[in-house]
Amino acid sequence: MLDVTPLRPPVRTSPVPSSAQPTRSPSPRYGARPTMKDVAARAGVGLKTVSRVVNGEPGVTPDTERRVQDAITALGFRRNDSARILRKGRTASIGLVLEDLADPFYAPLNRAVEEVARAHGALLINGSSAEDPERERELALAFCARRVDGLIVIPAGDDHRYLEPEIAAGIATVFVDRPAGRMDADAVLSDSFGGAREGVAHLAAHGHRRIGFIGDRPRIHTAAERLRGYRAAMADAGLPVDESWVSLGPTTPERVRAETERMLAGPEPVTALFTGNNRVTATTVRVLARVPRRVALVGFDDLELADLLSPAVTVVAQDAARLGRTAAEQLFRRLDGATEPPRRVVLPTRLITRGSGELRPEA
Amino acid sequence: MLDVTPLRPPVRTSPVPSSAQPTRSPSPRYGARPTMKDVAARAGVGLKTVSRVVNGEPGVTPDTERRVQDAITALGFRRNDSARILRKGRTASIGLVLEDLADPFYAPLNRAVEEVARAHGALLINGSSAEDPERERELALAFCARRVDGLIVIPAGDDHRYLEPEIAAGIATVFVDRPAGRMDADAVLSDSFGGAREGVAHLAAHGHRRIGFIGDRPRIHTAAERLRGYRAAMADAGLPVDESWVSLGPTTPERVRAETERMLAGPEPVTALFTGNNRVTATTVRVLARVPRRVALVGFDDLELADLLSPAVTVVAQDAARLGRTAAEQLFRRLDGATEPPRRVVLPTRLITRGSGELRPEA
DNA sequence: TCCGGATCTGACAACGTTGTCTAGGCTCTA
DNA sequence: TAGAGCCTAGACAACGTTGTCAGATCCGGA
Repeated sequence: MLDVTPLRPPVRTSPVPSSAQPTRSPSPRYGARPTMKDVAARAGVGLKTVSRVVNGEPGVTPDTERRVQDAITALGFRRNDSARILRKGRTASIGLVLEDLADPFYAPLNRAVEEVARAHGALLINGSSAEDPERERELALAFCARRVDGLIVIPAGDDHRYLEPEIAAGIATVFVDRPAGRMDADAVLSDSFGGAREGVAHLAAHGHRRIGFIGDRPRIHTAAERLRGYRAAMADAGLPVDESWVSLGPTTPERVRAETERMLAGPEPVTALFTGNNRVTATTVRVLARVPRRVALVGFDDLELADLLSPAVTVVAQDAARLGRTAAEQLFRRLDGATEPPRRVVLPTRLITRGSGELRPEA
Repeated sequence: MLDVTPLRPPVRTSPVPSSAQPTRSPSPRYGARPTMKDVAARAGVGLKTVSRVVNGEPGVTPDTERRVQDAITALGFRRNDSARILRKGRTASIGLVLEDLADPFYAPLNRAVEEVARAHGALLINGSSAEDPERERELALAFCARRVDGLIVIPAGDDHRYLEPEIAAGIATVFVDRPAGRMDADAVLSDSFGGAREGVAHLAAHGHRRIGFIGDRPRIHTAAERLRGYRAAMADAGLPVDESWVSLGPTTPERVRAETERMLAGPEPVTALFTGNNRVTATTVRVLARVPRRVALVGFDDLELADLLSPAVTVVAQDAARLGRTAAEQLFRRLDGATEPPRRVVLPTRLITRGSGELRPEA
């Protein structure tokens, strides 16, 4: 568990900046911060009056206010939000647990959540689960211990009942990208099923009959949904699915490379591939670039520069920023008091045709 | 300013999960969380004993401990870290101010900082300055008000003296990617000057004499350094610089597109371009893709899929993750008590030749 | 039987802020 | 001029935790 236990004593980076030291007469202990009490003493007013000035509350004469402001500046006072939070019970911060802060798909989602939080005056605490359920849980509960007002979670695990007490205690929670496991809660998702179905149908419409699917591990909801979309599209087109064309598993370059090569080998290779997310697509594109044969490709998730490859990569794009924004807005709606039953929002995907998906099977 | 003022009353997402309600006899107010006091009452022990159990402190008999644990589970108690933080004075959290959480360059840096923080048991609060000095300041000071133990800042502004009182008060601070303005502080940078110089020299070595430079706004330290590297390389190669080949400004696609096209027009167009960061490079690549003439290109920052374009893009790569890791490690070294004078670490860049930089000027 | 010394436990204050409540001074009106 | 009513200001408790310290209990040995 993450813990607040003091890791080490407070230390200031050494050469104390010149301007920071002087004119600190009433500051009691060196290195300690002045408090409202110190400000009050220096200004010759009561504690509460300082609080009023700091928070812009009414009922302070201009003269008094100025005396307090002067003391604040002289002492370099800055309100301690820890104390404020304890007293008020609200932290004006929300927590975001996602899979990987650095992933090009989640980073814009992160940013979108940040923007909404900012618009509501809240700070953002976030962390990467690295697709590890235990780590997701640790992070989410650490955020709860900090008493974030709300929580946005991109699930790594498939059982989120551990959050029920927290939600009951007042921490609003919204799930994004994947639904909560074994409980009912707000969720904002992309239409993985529909998107994959449309992408695969697109390949089928261009004459492909042997279409491969390479996706993430099946316990991940989006991966399962996309596979379902693949199967639906194949069925729609009246195409049989050979199970050797389907591969789910970790999205490491090694595995994806191997699977791609496997599907392209043999007497009856696939003529088209549908890749289940941005990481898989990137690796597959690399493999295909070295293959003499032209293999059609549609990928789930857009990629930067995808339009500049040759052939340019056709993708089923989801709007990561919109996912994040929608989830955050839903969260703040809850925080504002919305009490309707949990709802699931499904955002549409968009097929962007660029060339790789329009290749016809080679004769 | 960001503010903690309660935005709205606490509300739980509506249908209270079934399992969360029952067996809550001594819980005083509904919806309120149990505190150590409640646990103590239920277990029939003193407050401090609960604290000891929760924190794994010694001096509690196994029997007492079990009674407390039972009460904790029954009540669904979770320690309130806000109170703990107030009491202990340390938050076990660090703040990171960067330019844009979603930028493919900063996202890995963000993640690297997170990993180091995690290894030290600290949480990460972060925010995007959007290259706005005022917003950078707001964020940094909001983090300070939360009493983060340390701060990592990617400067947007060029005067960071506003942080001096905070640093003096004990908030360790490390700057990354760009140095602090008007003050002396730890900084971890990439070798922008050397990297740009090497990249431009590479172009010159392939016979280019008219080399353009498109970069970010000149007040941004890295942009200025890279321009300096460009001029140094040109001078090294004995090449004159026509000022129409140099363009600094916002890295919006519109401006970059216009500038690229301008430099390629006229009777004596540039035969090669050096682009100052990932955003500029991406736009320039798009423009060049539509130009019949082959123009050499070296970009600062690596791009995903850069190796798959034709020609593949030669870049001066910086290691964003290493920047973040180094900065975070330096921060925790300070938190551990290191008191040596502020130091500046400069990490090397790496020229990755892929093709676009090796094109020779067209006859 | 009594004492010294562990060992376990709890009362209490403190962290820095904000909400409540009351006191005092002022203005206005009858 | 006295009383009502408003405005400003401050004393005090409370938020939930942890550090300090002293009390209670138990043990073994004299």
